[in-house]
Amino acid sequence: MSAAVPPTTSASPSDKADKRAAILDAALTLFAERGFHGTSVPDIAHLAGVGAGTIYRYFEGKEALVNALYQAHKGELGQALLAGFDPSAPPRAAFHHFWHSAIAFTQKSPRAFQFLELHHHAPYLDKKSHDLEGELLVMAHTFITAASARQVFKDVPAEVLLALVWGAFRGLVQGGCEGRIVLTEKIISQAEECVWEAIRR
Amino acid sequence: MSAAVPPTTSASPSDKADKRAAILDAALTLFAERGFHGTSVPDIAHLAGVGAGTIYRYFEGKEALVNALYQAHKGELGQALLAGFDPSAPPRAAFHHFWHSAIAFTQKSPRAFQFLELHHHAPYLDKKSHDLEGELLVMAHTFITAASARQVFKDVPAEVLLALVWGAFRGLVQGGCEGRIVLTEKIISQAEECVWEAIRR
DNA sequence: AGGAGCGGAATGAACGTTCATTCCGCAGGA
DNA sequence: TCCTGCGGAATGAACGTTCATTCCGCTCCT
Repeated sequence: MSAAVPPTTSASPSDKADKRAAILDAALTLFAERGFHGTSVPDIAHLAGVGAGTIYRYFEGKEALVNALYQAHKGELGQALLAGFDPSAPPRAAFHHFWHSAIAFTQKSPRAFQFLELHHHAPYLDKKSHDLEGELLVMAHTFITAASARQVFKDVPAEVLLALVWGAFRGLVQGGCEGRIVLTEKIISQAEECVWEAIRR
Repeated sequence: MSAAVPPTTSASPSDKADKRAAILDAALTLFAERGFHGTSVPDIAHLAGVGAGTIYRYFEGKEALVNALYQAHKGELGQALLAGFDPSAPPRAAFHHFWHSAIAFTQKSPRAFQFLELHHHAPYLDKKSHDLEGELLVMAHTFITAASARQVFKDVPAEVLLALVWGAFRGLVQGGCEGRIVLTEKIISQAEECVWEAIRR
């Protein structure tokens, strides 16, 4: 259980926020492990250490919960990738920054990454969730196209380069999550170099 | 709907096999689209054009059905990758053969590919299903290690190269399935070259 | 006429969700 | 300071629905 009854007699200032956070955290864990349809609301409540009905005080329903999770963590991922990104930097440096930002995100919240990858394009995600995904794609596409114009990358459509890079990244991280690969600094750098060579002219 | 009542008055020679195949085909479509827990048995029966009870004449239950699907198509994928594969061929040629075999498989049965990728490591898959997955991994690992010994690939652990290559491949094919990428011969070859450059020394 | 194979209604378990009730921290009277 | 009464958050048993699975009457083939 997450919290084994917090009997701090005196009330807490953020009791409400704590409970909402506990629910989100439990849902993240279970959705990432078993998927949306494989997770029951009572299971989430149990792991969060709250009653089943309490979840409906914070979220309209199971779908609203999964959308709140998706939007929160997709937003975080977007911020993580964007923070400190300089499109005018040399492409190799920009790629290095992207690679390490993305790895840092997956190390800090592996469950969030697994959750996001597992729930791509799911029909229970609402328009706002799908739009967030679209935004990220457009930004990446814009960057690649701009760099391609400077003859930095191979003469291959931007969508293809994007698919290869993100796919390889996912493969690496999934390997790490499943224990097939130990993601040392060295291996992360080696993989970065591999992927860079895949796309550089 | 798959078959809107086949009232071919005269019986068919392989009626039994047809029905089993219809069930497998419907299940493949729905499991690939909505996942295991997102698909109901009556839905499968409806799409297959059979009664719900009929499914239980051919399979012990929903889990047995998903395992039969997984084993059948994972086996097909293994055969497709192995057929005509020559480990003693020049590594670049062997990679070319792998790449086109894998692409051919995903073109021939995209639903099977989506299904297999969606159901990786699922807890409802039995030991035999998981062992099949392991076999493929070991074979790939063996090949990469052998080629690495000949200094063909970058000096990077075989698991990492495998994760990057298969990840990039998945990314490309998923992009194709989702309509983001049109998989022309040219693009397939370009992507092949990209991924080869990622791993070649 | 007989029997195997099939369909779909029947079944109990489990689901998401609701709601009558309980619980708890605090304001205000003594 | 202590007790009482109040308001809203939390609860979990209960609800209607849907699920996987079972079962039985019917159909068709021999």
